[in-house]
Amino acid sequence: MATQHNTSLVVPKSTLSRLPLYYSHIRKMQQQGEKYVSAAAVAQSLNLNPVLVRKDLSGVSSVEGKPRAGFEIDTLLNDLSDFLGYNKVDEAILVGVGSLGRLILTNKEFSSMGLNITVGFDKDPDLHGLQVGDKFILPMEKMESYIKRTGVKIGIITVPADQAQAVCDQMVECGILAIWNFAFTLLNVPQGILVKNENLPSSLAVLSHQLAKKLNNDK
Amino acid sequence: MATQHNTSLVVPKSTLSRLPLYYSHIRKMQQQGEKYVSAAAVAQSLNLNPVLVRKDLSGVSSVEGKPRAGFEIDTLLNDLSDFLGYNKVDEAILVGVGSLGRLILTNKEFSSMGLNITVGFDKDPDLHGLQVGDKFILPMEKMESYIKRTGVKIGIITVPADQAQAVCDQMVECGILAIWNFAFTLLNVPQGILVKNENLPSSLAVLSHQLAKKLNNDK
DNA sequence: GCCATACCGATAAAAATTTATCCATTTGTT
DNA sequence: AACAAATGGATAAATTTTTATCGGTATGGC
Repeated sequence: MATQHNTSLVVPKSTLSRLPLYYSHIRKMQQQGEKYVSAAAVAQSLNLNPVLVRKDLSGVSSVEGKPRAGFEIDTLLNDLSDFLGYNKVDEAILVGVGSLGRLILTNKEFSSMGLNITVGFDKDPDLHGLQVGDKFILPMEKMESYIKRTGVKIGIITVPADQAQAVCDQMVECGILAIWNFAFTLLNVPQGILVKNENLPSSLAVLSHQLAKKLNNDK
Repeated sequence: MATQHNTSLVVPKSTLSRLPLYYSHIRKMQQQGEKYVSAAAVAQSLNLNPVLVRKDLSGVSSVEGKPRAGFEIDTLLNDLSDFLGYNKVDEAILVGVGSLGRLILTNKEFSSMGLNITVGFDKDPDLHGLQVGDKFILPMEKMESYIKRTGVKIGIITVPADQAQAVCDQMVECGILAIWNFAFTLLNVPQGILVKNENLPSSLAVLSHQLAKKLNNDK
């Protein structure tokens, strides 16, 4: 039997998070006129372990790389797009049109990554009916009917931490399956609901603690 | 020999990234008048494995938790603050005063986490001399002298991806030791320089791929 | 004062992730 | 045509992170 490729192999989350970087790097090479790319070359450019990149790529590529040449860029980019879902469009709603919410709502790059944020919700009546970029802002009361009518599956939470759980509950209630949480709090969700937390304090903690340790060691 | 506590044990990065969540949760309990908290209780509230929380906490607490009661909240919060560096203030500079940069520059919460962003740099002359919040915006040319004069060690990069590496090189050149990178690109840095990447496309990839898989399995 | 309980600490086991090695294959060169 | 070099694939080892288990101890009820 031929080796299986691209057939629902289990790809670890850590791999998944590296794929967008590979994609954008290889995309750049394509634009520079390159035709082939090797895992080793990607690894070197991105400062990663070659074996790691090789393994990651072999998990998503539909064809084997050719020894001595590497992967055909066009094919590989296509496979990456497929795998990352850049080719199809997921719709999403966003709740909490503060400064962060506004930033996300107006960011055009998400659409090239297969995410189309269709509408924002906020409890502030002053915002209702306004447009941010080209997205309308609706009152919270409309969320339920909106989700149920459109069948949207992804919700983005950009409200303050103390309101996040309530928003989350409401989303789940209405049928949202995946939540991208920018509030600094862990959400309680029923089994089967996906949550991805975006967590600046955590990142900062890691960085500043490592720095402190480093300064301590060096002295 | 007595068991060592809080003595430069190796705390994994994953633990480090959970500590701020523990901190904010336990802080809330303190404000509600609680005196003691158990690892098990934290675990339940945050939906984490009890053993994991117990291990994390025992790594940072200066005292042993008491059976049946748990940890004294005041002491534990203090230890967490110490460990996370919330008690001392790190200064930082930010480069790239676009919408994201502005958001970070004006966010007041960082100061309670021990990060004081003192100034922003941008290449746009229209911004020079302006204030965002209470932070001045200076031209890029001033960066070198600023870093060298103040000895600031942390740099935040919020420029577009194609300019990030150049900014990074410049920072490192001037003596920055830790970089918080919000640009969607991996940075090449010399050995010993710390980099923490904040990477929305990666997060999105993880979330949307998991969702796709889920929808696929359910049907 | 005694006992059951809840909780911690430590050690061990398991799972996930990264890194190392070996081998086969294709390509470019001579 | 033969050979050297570069590359991916597969398997195995090492590392990191999470989860499970066991024994001990302080606490509160009786």
